[in-house]
Amino acid sequence: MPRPPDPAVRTALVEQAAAMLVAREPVTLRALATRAGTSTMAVYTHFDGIAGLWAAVRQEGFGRLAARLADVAPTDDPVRDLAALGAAYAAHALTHPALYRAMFDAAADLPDPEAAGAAFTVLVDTAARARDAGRIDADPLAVATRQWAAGHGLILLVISDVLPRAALAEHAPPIITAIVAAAGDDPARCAASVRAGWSG
Amino acid sequence: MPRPPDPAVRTALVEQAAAMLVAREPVTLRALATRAGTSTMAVYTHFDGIAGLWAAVRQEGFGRLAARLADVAPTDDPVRDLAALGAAYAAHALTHPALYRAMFDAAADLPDPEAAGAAFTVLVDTAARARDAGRIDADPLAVATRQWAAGHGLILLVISDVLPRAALAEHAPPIITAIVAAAGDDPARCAASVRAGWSG
DNA sequence: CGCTAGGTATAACAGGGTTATGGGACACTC
DNA sequence: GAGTGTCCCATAACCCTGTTATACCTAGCG
Repeated sequence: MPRPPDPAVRTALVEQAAAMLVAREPVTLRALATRAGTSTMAVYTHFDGIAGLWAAVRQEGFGRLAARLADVAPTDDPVRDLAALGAAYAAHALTHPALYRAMFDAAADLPDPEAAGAAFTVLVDTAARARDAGRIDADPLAVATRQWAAGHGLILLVISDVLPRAALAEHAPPIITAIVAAAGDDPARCAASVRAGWSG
Repeated sequence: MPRPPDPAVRTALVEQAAAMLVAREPVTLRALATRAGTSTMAVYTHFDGIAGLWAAVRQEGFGRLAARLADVAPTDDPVRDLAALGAAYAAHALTHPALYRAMFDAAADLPDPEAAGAAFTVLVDTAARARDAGRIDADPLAVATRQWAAGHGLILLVISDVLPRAALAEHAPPIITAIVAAAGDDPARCAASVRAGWSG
């Protein structure tokens, strides 16, 4: 009997919020509602307030990230793939810095953590392939976590204008190489793989 | 001829703001003024608004960080010192997570960047000692930057409850070891030094 | 075809930062 | 040492934000 919620309104709100975030405009309830062609109340029926909207935006951000990482085609060199994933991850973050920041503002409580987990799983799986191929002998989960943490920190420092943009290309490959080599890979071979994967 | 601004009011405001941040209370202008025993206008005369107050708080945070790092007594093993600095840095961040977060919300524009630079300089100098001692042959600035970025990312993920607190002790030493070893140090010796430095 | 339940719009509310306004204390002048 | 001007600080209004109350009105069912 009731009128069903319009899914189009929900997606429009999330899209607009993400767009405003990218455009570096302040995401206020009224501005968002106006841009989405609706009223402020829609945010409450669909998301139960602006906190819920942020959660949906974070979810959207992790979904886009996972999609972007899934687009990285695996090769027969898993270490190269690891670096390629890092490059894709960094590209996503640098293209949408505000969205990336928002994603980690409260990344712990996502509506559907699986989506975020999917992005991370790609990393772990690639590290596992590296182990299966005999390139590394350390725990793939540990290697993936270290890659992620190090990349996250470097990206945030660049986004925050603490380090120049060039710092990413200068330091990311050496860091990836260091972690993978420490996990057991041959340093020279590892460096070559990372260089190839990072460049694309 | 005018009445000079009271420095005590200024410091009281910064201290109270930092305290409220640590106590995880929302830092509002009115609550802050009440706790500092003054009025909201004091924030404007001393800091030109709450944005300026945040800048002062960030400055305070970097000052405390620099002080804490300066307390780390150098030994004859620079790699060990590097790990000890990392441990002190992490301890500072985990003790005051909200303050650490605030520090990097806009770390690019500090009133006096030198204070923040001082904290970083300790890292660079220690890396330079490692090079002078023949432990590493890479650029000390690059090594320090990589340590910082990787540690920053790991700490933020822990603070954000994305990774468990135990992840810090699990991953920080291996990451430090990986970066320093990749810079030229002997892997086994490096691991031992880092272990010693991290434990204190 | 009417009834009803729930989404949407409008408007009032609470709390945040900022901006006027006035008083009062300090330092400088004579 | 009294006068005086300058700005620090307290009070109170303002605007904008998120939230909540209320009314409408649409969509589905008996």
